Amino acid sequence: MAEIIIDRKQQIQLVAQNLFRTKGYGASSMRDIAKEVGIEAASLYNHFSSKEDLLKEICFGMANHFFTSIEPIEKKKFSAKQKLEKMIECHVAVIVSNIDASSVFFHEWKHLKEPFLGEFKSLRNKYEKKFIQIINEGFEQKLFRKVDVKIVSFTIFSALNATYDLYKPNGKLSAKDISKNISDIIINGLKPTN
Amino acid sequence: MAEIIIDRKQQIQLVAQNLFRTKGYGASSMRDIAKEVGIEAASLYNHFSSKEDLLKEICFGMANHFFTSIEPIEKKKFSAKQKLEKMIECHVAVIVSNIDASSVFFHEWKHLKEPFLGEFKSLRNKYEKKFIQIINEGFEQKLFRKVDVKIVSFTIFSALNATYDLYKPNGKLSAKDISKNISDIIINGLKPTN
DNA sequence: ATATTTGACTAACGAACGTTAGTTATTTTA
DNA sequence: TAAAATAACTAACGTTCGTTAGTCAAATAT
Repeated sequence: MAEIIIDRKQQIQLVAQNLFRTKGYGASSMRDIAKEVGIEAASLYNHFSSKEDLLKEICFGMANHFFTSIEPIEKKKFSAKQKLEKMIECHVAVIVSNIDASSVFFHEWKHLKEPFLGEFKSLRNKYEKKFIQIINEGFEQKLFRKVDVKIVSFTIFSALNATYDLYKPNGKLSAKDISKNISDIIINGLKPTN
Repeated sequence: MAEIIIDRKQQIQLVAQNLFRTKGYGASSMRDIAKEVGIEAASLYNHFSSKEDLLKEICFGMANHFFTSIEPIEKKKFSAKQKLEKMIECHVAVIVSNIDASSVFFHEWKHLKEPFLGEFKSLRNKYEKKFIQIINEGFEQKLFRKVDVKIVSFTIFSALNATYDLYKPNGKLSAKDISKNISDIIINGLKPTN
C-alpha cells in the first residue's frame, strides 16, 4: 500500500473542490475548508491569497486540462467524425478524472470577479469554438446531416458536462463507456438502422 | 398597453428567482431581494417565512409545472417515439417560459434542507422515471436502437435542462425550434440518411 | 552554527448575514 | 363605524463571514 504524499497546498485545493462542489462556493466558508484539512482558517492564507484565489486556481487549472487534452488530436489528420469522437472522449476523460473540479468549473466559475471572470469566459469560448469548427467541417464534408450547429454543440456540451454526475468511481460505467455512448447517440441517434 | 398587476408575494418571488439564478442562492441576501423590490428586508417576512421558504416555493412550483405539463400526453395513445417527442416539447416549453425559476430548479435545489430536500429529490426521480419508461417502451417496440437507457435519458435531460441558457426571449430560436432540434438530434443523430 | 523562511497558531476586526420584536398607517372585514 | 388583518417601517439581536496582525516553533538554507 503505497502512501500518496501531497503537499498542503494541493490538499487544501482538493478539499476546497469537494466543498465547493457539494455545498457551493458561497456556502463553503474558509473555516469549513480549514476544519476539513485540520488546520485553522487563518493558516489557509499561507497557501492561497484569498477565497477567490482558490476558486481561480480550480477553474483555470481545469481550463488548462481541457485545452491540453485535445491538443494532440487537433494536429492529427483525422476526419471530422473521428476528430469529434476523439475530442469527446478526451473531454469526458478529463471530467471523470477531476470530478469535483469539473463540477466547480461548470457551475461555480460565475463567482469569479473581474478580471478573472472575463478571462475565464473567453477561454471557455475559445474551447467551444474548437468543437464548433470540427462540426462545421463535418457539415462541409457531408459527414453530418445539416442541423443547427449552435444547437448541436450545445447538446453535446450539455451531455458531456453533466457526466460528472453520471460517473461513479466504482460504478459500472467507465469513462470510455460514457463517452462512447454519448458520441454514439449524438452521431447515430436512436433510430434503428433498418 | 395593458398594465400587468401582480401582488407583492409574486413580485418578491420573481425578484428572488432572478437573483438566485444570476448570483446563486448563497450569494443572494434577503437585503438584496428587498432592495430590488423596493422595500425593507424585514418586510419580506410578511410574505415568506424564511429565505429557504422562498427557495422551496420556487423549486416545488417548478416541479409542479413539469408534472402537469406532461400529464395530458401520458394518457394519449401515442407511440413511444411520438410520446417522447411531445414530452420533450412540453419540458422545453416549461423551461423557456420560466427561465429564472428553471435555473434555480436545476442548480439551487441542493440548498434546501430536510425534509424538503428529500421530498424534492424524490419528485425529481419520479419525473425522470416517466421519461425512462417511455424510452424503454421504445426499445420494446423496436422503435429505438438499443443503447444504455440510463445514458440516453441522461443525455436528453442534460441537453434539455440547459436550454434556459440557450433560449433568449428575443433571440432567433423559439422554444419549438429548440425542442424540435434536440428531439431530432437525439432520435436521428448526425448521420446522413443516404 | 546561524540566519532565514515556512507554516502553523491565537485573537480580533469590521462587515454582512438571517431573523425577530415592536410600532404604525392603511386596508379589509364584520 | 368599529374591529381586525395586512404590510410596511426602524432598530437591533446574535452569528458567521473573509481577512489581517502578530507570534512562535520547526524546517531549510547559508
